[in-house]
Amino acid sequence: MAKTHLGEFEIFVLSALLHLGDDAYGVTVSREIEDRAERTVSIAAVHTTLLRLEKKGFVSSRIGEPTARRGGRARRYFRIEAPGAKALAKAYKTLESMREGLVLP
Amino acid sequence: MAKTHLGEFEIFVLSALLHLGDDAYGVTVSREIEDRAERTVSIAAVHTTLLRLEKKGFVSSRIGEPTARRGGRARRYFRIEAPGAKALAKAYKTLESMREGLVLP
DNA sequence: GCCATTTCATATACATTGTGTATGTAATGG
DNA sequence: CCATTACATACACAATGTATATGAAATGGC
Repeated sequence: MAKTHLGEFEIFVLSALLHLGDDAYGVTVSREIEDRAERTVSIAAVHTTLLRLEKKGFVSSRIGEPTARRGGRARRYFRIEAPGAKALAKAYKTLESMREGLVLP
Repeated sequence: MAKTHLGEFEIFVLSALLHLGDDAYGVTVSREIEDRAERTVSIAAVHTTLLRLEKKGFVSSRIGEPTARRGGRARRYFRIEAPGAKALAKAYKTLESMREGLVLP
């Protein structure tokens, strides 16, 4: 059980959650990644990944209160949980030790 | 064409090639990753990944001369090519910008 | 009040990566 | 020659990555 190696996109999503704090839901997570990774990201991709991370206990979610904004279905807010943060830290650490000493173009 | 987003393991493999220089073939790549990432890695996983990277033009390979060593089928040596190095650099850069400012456990 | 428009989530499907098990090939020392 | 060593390759399946399509809910203008 718990193969739980984080994939690259999972790393992105978890990182975005940390950056966003209390304001992390599908749309904002997607934008955060787009800004930082400089590429387009579909909201659905983000959601799929978030749900998978939730199944593993790496994130939790709650349905938000309706806002005064125009549209919508209720937002689902996500938060990173301790095991998720730990896995993320480990993933970055591993990447760093793989990178160590490399001279890249 | 060229979706070419590197996955995490592909990042590992390409990094190992750079670390190993002229001595990169299945077994050494596998060991290099095991040492740095501190986990077990099957040689077959490495080979599969290397062949896929070769198809994308990220690495090249050549069959080595038979050595004086005891066993074996001829080694297949791998080398990273410019597009691979470029993709790797980009992947690391992206990861860094995702990580930037995060406080991790 | 209705509906076009906006904002968001969910479902589903398929492509790509990740990774093991099983098998094959070749060399050599005894 | 054959057991052992050192490697590669084939294949299969699981996990991740990512898009298209659809549905739900709110609101403001008419």
